[in-house]
Amino acid sequence: MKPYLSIQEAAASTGLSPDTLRYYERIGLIGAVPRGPGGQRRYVPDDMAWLAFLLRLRSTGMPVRQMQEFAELRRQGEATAGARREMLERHLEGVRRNIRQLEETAAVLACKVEHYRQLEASSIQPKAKGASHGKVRSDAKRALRQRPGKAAGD
Amino acid sequence: MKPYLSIQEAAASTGLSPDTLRYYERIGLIGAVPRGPGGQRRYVPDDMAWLAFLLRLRSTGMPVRQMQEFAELRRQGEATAGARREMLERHLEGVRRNIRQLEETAAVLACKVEHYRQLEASSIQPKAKGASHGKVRSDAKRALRQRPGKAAGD
DNA sequence: CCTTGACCTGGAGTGCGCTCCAGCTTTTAG
DNA sequence: CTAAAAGCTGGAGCGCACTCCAGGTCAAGG
Repeated sequence: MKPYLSIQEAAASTGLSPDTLRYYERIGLIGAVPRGPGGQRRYVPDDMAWLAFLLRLRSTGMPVRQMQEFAELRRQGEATAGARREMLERHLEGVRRNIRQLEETAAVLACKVEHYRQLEASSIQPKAKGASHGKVRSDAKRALRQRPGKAAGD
Repeated sequence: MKPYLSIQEAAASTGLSPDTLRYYERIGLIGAVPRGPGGQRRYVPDDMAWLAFLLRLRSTGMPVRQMQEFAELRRQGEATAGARREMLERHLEGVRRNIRQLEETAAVLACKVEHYRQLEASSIQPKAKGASHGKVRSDAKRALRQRPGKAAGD
């Protein structure tokens, strides 16, 4: 039916606020959204697709500055397709590094959680006989603390 | 030899700036670093371990506010170990969601890169005979553009 | 002893990415 | 026709996570 969306509809469909949509336009992330006779924005499917793409860049951590560059290249037409691809590839590389780093760190944190679990198990049942030997390590560590009242690495 | 680090050494070893170390102390992320006779901070291994942990929280996107809560719990001693573990688990869950989302989005972006590649291939060699048929799609899409000078989704 | 450089504190300033506001025009429901 | 809702513009304000600065103290080398 209606071949365009009002700013509020566009906001609802992207999850951005109308203010943010106007802001993105002001700073050149989206160039010149077509207007109705009274001057209101009319977001056409092209605009929505571009916004969706921008949101993907944003959600993978691209700073606004770079999105502006990308948008500027896009505005310059097909001739810049190569530059845009390269930019995207560099970004993607960074995203993948980021993912790997997150995975590594998450693994370490998971380990910490495990450590907490053991600590809790041994403090909830402090009089376990045979098993306590294996868990003394964390208590030994605790005994090494330098300043009273401060637990080591937990 | 020296059982502690000066603020600059601590900065070098964590990658933070001395200012940021002091800032973290002010806002309670690290509590009361021991001082030398003249009042200078002396970062002991415990502090360094805690800082390393904080940096892991930070690099996985935990806001300072939450790190403060965590630090506060830690200050309250072993009794809060359970709460800390839960907090960590919730955080970890978020991190994992985040990773999955990044992977998905990265895949879409990779797809876009591929699309660019094809676009470039067909525009660098526009007179390819047999192969051109398969690539007309992107040109057809291009022909649909509404506002002159604006490429569809590229 | 004196200089130089590291450190201290409290507070102001910065960059990013929005978000809100005032004051006005346009659209829409009744 | 009117009143309320939605939109517009330019500009100010905000929360976050630092970062910088002024003005003073401390420490180590010559």
